[in-house]
Amino acid sequence: MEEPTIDIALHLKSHGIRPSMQRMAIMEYLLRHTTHPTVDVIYGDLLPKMPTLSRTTIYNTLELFREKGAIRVLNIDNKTAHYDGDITGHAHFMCRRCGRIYDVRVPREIFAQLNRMPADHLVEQTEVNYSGVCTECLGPNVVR
Amino acid sequence: MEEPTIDIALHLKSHGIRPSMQRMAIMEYLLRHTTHPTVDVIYGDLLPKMPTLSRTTIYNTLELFREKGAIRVLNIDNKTAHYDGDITGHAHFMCRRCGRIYDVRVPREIFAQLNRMPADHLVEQTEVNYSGVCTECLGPNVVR
DNA sequence: ATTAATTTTGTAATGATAACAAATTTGTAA
DNA sequence: TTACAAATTTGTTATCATTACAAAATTAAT
Repeated sequence: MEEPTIDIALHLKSHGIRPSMQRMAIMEYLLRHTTHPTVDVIYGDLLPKMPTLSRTTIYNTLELFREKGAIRVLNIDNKTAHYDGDITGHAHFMCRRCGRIYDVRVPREIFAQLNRMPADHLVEQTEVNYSGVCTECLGPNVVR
Repeated sequence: MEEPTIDIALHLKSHGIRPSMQRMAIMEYLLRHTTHPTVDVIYGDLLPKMPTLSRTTIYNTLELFREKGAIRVLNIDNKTAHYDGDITGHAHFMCRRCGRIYDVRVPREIFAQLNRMPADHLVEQTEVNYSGVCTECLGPNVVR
């Protein structure tokens, strides 16, 4: 459970990012929390441990991570951006009741097929976003 | 080219929307322009013909259309919402150079497959968003 | 050890959207 | 038609996420 932070440093370096304390903390947060947090959630959770942390640093850092391809930014929520430390190909489901965002595994071949569809354009990213009502919110005894 | 506005009225009614002048103008705009406009683009284009039109009306109206399932709201752009009068199943490609959003036809079966992936959740909408560089911006003689 | 470069920080500005209440328009019933 | 009620539109103000910016702090390099 207590992984050494040196792994995070290497992870950042492998993406061409210099591993400062703040950057490591933010990347570590993203890797440990698969909840697709917003800037404010990250800020609120890190603040107790890093009282001098600035919101601006989080914005700057996440933008840097994105440029370097170390994270993915989710546009699934029209209110705010959500961030994902998992850059493997997968989709997302957002519940309109509770707002939670779930990972959805989609077979490689389907992504491959999808990526072939915009034949004339150069595709750099493919985002698959579902919305609806999640299992939790549907309740335990609901007939679907 | 000069389609009667009565079609638009019927179209709105079929979605349970009372066809006011503003609503018809906005829906007609969306149906005639497949450019996925923002609120401000719609506003700027309609204002000359309807000088008393308010931005708030456009927000209200588009929200109503969305509730009634008469349009789709695109979250492909993290800056602003884009609106689409075409509610048939299709995907979108946004160019990071010029910002244009293109329709991308995706076979029904692929959508059907996609919709089956979040097995435990109730899927109400599926959004497939591509980004990259479009043909126009790649230029005419580019080897891809 | 000094200087330069990078990073972090706090504040202020921007811009899209929502909240709200007043004004206008439309529908309804005498 | 007239009068009243409901629905719609409008302009203003508020909110909230994000960006711009410059000063402060930290880190690297000579």
